[in-house]
Amino acid sequence: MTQTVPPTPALDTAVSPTLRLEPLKAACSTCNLRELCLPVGMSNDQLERLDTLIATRRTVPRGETLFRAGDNFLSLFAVRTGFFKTCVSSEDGRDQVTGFQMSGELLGLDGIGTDRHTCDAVALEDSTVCVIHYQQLEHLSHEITDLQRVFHKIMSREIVRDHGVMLLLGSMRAEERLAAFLLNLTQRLHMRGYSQSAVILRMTREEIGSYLGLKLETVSRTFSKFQDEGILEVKQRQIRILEQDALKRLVNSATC
Amino acid sequence: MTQTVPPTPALDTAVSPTLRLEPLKAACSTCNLRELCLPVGMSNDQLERLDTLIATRRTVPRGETLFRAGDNFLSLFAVRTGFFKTCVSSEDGRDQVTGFQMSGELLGLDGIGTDRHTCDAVALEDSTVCVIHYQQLEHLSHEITDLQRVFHKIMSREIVRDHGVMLLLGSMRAEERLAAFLLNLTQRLHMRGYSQSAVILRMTREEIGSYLGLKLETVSRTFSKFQDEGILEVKQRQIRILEQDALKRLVNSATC
DNA sequence: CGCGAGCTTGATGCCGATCAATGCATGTGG
DNA sequence: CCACATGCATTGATCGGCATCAAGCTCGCG
Repeated sequence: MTQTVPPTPALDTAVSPTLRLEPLKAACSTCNLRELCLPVGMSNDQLERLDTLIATRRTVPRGETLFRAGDNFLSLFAVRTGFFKTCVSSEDGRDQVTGFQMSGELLGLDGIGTDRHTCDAVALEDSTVCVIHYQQLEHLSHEITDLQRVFHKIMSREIVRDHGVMLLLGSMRAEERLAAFLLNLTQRLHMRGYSQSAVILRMTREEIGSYLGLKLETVSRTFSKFQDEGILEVKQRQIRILEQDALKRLVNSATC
Repeated sequence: MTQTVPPTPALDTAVSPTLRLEPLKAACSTCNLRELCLPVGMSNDQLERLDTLIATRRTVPRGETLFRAGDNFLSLFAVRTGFFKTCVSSEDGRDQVTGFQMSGELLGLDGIGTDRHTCDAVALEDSTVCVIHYQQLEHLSHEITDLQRVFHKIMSREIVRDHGVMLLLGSMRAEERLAAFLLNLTQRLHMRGYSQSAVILRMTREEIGSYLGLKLETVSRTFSKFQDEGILEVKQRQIRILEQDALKRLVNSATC
């Protein structure tokens, strides 16, 4: 049915009894994403200094772009609520979804290299992000060793993730790609307290297809096939995973 | 015919014929790759401090691995001479070449996130690398702002590069992929002083195919097709580009 | 209620995979 | 020096998975 609400603070240790109604002021120290986001593993002291970094929040209505390829790069963005896609496009207009981002994940790392964004970030539902002024982040990570360490890890993991997508695009067949996609998505949602078996997709078949290097019809057919085989229950964008093991087998087994 | 020697001849390092016990002293400050590698844009002062970072050099004979997925991560490696491939593999044995690295390029960024390497790095010809102890790099980039900045840029560019590969794997056809590959390769070689039109491939058809998400036969056929069309001259691994514009047109034009 | 965006499903065709044979360069041992 | 093995590349024939083209279908929304 509808996506179950996350068991809110899976991680509220002590310090959070303050009032819930923060205006536009963002604060890592009271954020319940702090175990998923930039602040992982920081002390309270460090968290308070991190708070100075997160100047503002910004809301991005569904369908709007947070930034576009070519935009000046000034800030990173941490997804607070909502859901994004990032996509690159070639000169001739082909485009490729390079990722889907959910709460606690960082957007904009692509811009650091050239001081310009190289992809578009589009909200797939009404979303809010924390704005992280990049120069301040660099400055602060100069002072806080742990921040530097975490930030490097985040970038490195993004590279590793990209390699995984390359493997998927380069060597998997349609069913394997979709299975891998669903497992990845639900695993990440699960970390955020959502059900491991019920998902509401935030993206269209076409966007999934673009990410997986398939056409939307192939995505649709593969969903139907999984449903026929009793692996999934598919109702438009509502997906229920009935046989997680079957998906895992698909991903891990060679060309059967 | 044969690949022309770069104008600034490979460094004067007479490769020691002695055993590999004692480390060769490496030094960024006298390295002629310093405009391509980690030291870009550093002052002489900073370069000297960088020298303290590069503890050792290491030679990697053709076919040997520099590191493997699962290895403990301790160091990054800067390619000094030679040529590498990196590849990831899935549990069922499929593997995917994720990149080819030449002089001045960094290897090992994937290991930062989890303190373990996630891919194999294999020398495709006899190579030498500078060993960059990662903790020391983190420490030093704490002190040298410029080093931190450059390092972040390098990681970011790697992410952007990966996105480009995703676009290629997700939406291009065989000819476009090979054309993009050749243009990228020659462009990088050109930056290093080699000819823009004559390349000697360091990798097999199979490795190219793995990188591009194609089978080796398809790579071979596509080379032959380009040759028939007068775009390339192909003699095994010796490639001469006769019509660079034709390649560019292939990459930039939609499904003609 | 009807429109339209997004999804499903079918029919057909093509690109690249697969299977298989041959060619070519390099190396090794007799 | 040749005979042979080996690894890599080329080329042909055939096959299959996914793209493409083309209808319908569903559901949310003005």
